[in-house]
Amino acid sequence: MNNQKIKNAGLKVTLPRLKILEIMEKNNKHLSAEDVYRILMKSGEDIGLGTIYRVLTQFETAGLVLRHNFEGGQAVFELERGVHHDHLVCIKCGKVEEFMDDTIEKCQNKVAQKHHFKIKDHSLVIYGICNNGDCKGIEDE
Amino acid sequence: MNNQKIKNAGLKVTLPRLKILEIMEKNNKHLSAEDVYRILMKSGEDIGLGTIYRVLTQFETAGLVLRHNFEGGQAVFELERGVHHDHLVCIKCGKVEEFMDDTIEKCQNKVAQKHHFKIKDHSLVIYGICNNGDCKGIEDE
DNA sequence: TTTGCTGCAAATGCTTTGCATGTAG
DNA sequence: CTACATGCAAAGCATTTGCAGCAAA
Repeated sequence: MNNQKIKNAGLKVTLPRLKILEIMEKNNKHLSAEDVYRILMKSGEDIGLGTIYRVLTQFETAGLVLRHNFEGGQAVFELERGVHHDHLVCIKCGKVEEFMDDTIEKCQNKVAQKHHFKIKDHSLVIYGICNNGDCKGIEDE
Repeated sequence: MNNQKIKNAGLKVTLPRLKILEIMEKNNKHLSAEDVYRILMKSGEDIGLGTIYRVLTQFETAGLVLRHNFEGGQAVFELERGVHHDHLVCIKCGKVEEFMDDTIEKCQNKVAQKHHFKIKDHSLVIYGICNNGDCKGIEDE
């Protein structure tokens, strides 16, 4: 389990690391470092923001989490589940949804090939206004 | 010409704005604010970095330039030429190429529709290693 | 003249780091 | 006991902003 994941990453098993990994697992959302910080505070844990950044960066290096730089300053992290996907981000409420489209993936490879690029990674984010809950119909600039 | 573009944006025609717009036009590249700053310094102009950020932001608002947040801190700007395209970025040499793929565009719309998102914008960046000049074959992590 | 612009430096927001102390192995 | 972790506060980096002086219209 998590204990093992952390060891495999070559890191010592400590409370902050366990807690953070736990949070990333429970919230199958996309969390910023501050989000994690707030969640930890609420559950009474006293872990510094600096540590959270450090740990999340280590987890990223170890391939345990993914970091995304959507528009608007804060990076967000999600647990790496081994299933590639891209993102839809609501510019009104911040909601993030995931999707995967084989046709798009294939086209990207073709494009890279055509331009003689050896593809390493890609980032596809669709920004829009979602139609769920609070966001429904509320639209302005 | 540029004079008019600036007026149409509701801005006064000043030397800094003219110079910056000129640079964006000459270099059909993707420039960071600092790039613009360096170019201005070299040509003897004495324009503050703050002004460059301010002007580029105003140009962005006016639709004269586009701002991209590729990985790695600095935002880059390019002249808006009215032709939509996405980007290939070389993670070794920083080279940026543009492409446009109708199939991908269409798929994105379908995806947005399926998720009940009213699409406003999207960002597709393919990161890889280009095969041109300095970059050829040079590959490491 | 009036309104808007610029340079400068200080402020900001997110993230990283140095260091002394603490703790897993 | 030793190497690595943590908390804290300070530093870093890209970008924004306040303000007094300047310039376009």
